[in-house]
Amino acid sequence: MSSPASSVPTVQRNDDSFASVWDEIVWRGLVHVSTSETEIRELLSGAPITYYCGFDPTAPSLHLGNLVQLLLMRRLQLAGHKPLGLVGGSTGLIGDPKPTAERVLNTPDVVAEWVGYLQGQVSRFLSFEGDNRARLVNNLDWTSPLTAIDFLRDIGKHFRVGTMLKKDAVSARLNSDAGISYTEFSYQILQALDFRELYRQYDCVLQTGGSDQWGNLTSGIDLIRRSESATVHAIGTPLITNSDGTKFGKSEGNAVWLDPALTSPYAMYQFWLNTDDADVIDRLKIFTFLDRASIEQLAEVVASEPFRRQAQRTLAFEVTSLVHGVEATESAIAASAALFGQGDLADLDAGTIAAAMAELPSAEATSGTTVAQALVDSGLTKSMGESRRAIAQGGVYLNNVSVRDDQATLHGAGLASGHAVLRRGKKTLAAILVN
RNA sequence: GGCGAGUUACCCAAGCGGCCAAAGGGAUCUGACUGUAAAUCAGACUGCGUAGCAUUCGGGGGUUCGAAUCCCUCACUCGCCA
Repeated sequence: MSSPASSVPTVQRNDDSFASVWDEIVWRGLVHVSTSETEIRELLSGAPITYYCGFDPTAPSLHLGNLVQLLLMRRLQLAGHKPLGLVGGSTGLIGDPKPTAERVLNTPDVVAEWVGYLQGQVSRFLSFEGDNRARLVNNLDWTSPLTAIDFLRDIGKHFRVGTMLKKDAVSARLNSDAGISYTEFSYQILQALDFRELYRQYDCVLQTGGSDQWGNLTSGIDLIRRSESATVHAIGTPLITNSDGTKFGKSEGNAVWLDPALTSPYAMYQFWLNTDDADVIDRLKIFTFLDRASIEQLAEVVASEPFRRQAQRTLAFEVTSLVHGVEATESAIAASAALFGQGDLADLDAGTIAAAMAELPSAEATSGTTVAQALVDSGLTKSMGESRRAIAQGGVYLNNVSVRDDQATLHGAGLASGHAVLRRGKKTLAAILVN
């Protein structure tokens, strides 16, 4: 397999061929909805403004969906503006209404712990140097001292229930069997309060977020207009979708996390490498700092020589480097080359194999263990029945050799490093340490 | 608080006493074709070494030779009326 496009990730900077950062983010497909385009364009072209984006601690890590927001924040920062990274210590305790079902409430301890993790992740994508250094805030700081009476009198009075009911997130739930609790119904007020607080404390005049957050973004704008008589703005990014209709950001049905302990650099690299031709250019625009000329050039290569998958390789290298660093990415590439290479696995030296194996989910076994059992132990299948079915369908490989007998064992399967490579289908792999 | 409707596998959704481990669609997985792509075609999709057995149709209890299907009860959701 050929080497990646480059061994140094693209420098983080905006493309000066655009008249303004607004034009660039529009070209990159980052704007789905917004308040007045002309006003935002003017605002972003002028003196530095303060803007914010919030992340709720609903899991111990951010995922690829959040990365869209982080990179938008970074692009605005590169244009000289001042980012506020908000982690929702209070909103995470309440729960943003999902379209399908009520959220399970996590304990305050757990939420507080996750806040810490998310702050660490958010800070890795922003710069904390210079005049427009990033600042981290936690909405628990101003929400927690608020009493129920103050909340209802000072904040609640500004909200009309009719307006609140019309928000997509709320009306979708009202029309579903799940219904909606008062708790989640109140969420939009809390988020509005955040915007107003940041407006007061930091003169924050722009909020960014996913377009599914649009209702919450406008709640804040309305509150600030009513209580502060000021006009502020919001940008809603599009929901990233795959052209084949499946959900973006899922691998094997699981979210692709930014935390390497939850999604390995190798798994993330593979995720991007497997991007559809139809989607890869859009992904480059959103998830990399490649300039317009470079991306347009890659688009031509996708059209003329799709089998080279150069756009996918570039995308995978760039994003994985951005999230995990170049070193981890180089390891992921080396492991990918070893595992998906044309050569016989037995020809690889122990060091190469051991390094590649370290990237994969693993399990231990003895040479007498059946392949079917090893599949279950390594998580490649969920049950013996599923293992047997997979073998019967011809979808199981031991060291790249198809396994046809569901009684087969790992006997003699250990490679130079003592590992055996178990594969299900074309690209789901596991390392088995054969004792 | 009253009345009515509903709760089926990852999602949507049939079934309304035995022929139901539960139709159909989507998602997912595998094979073929490829480029570790898409589309298409084929197969799989509760567990247990097949047959057979075990555990499933919101929870619990009951009727029956036999229940996802009937009855009671609890929980939750939706709607209308207070």
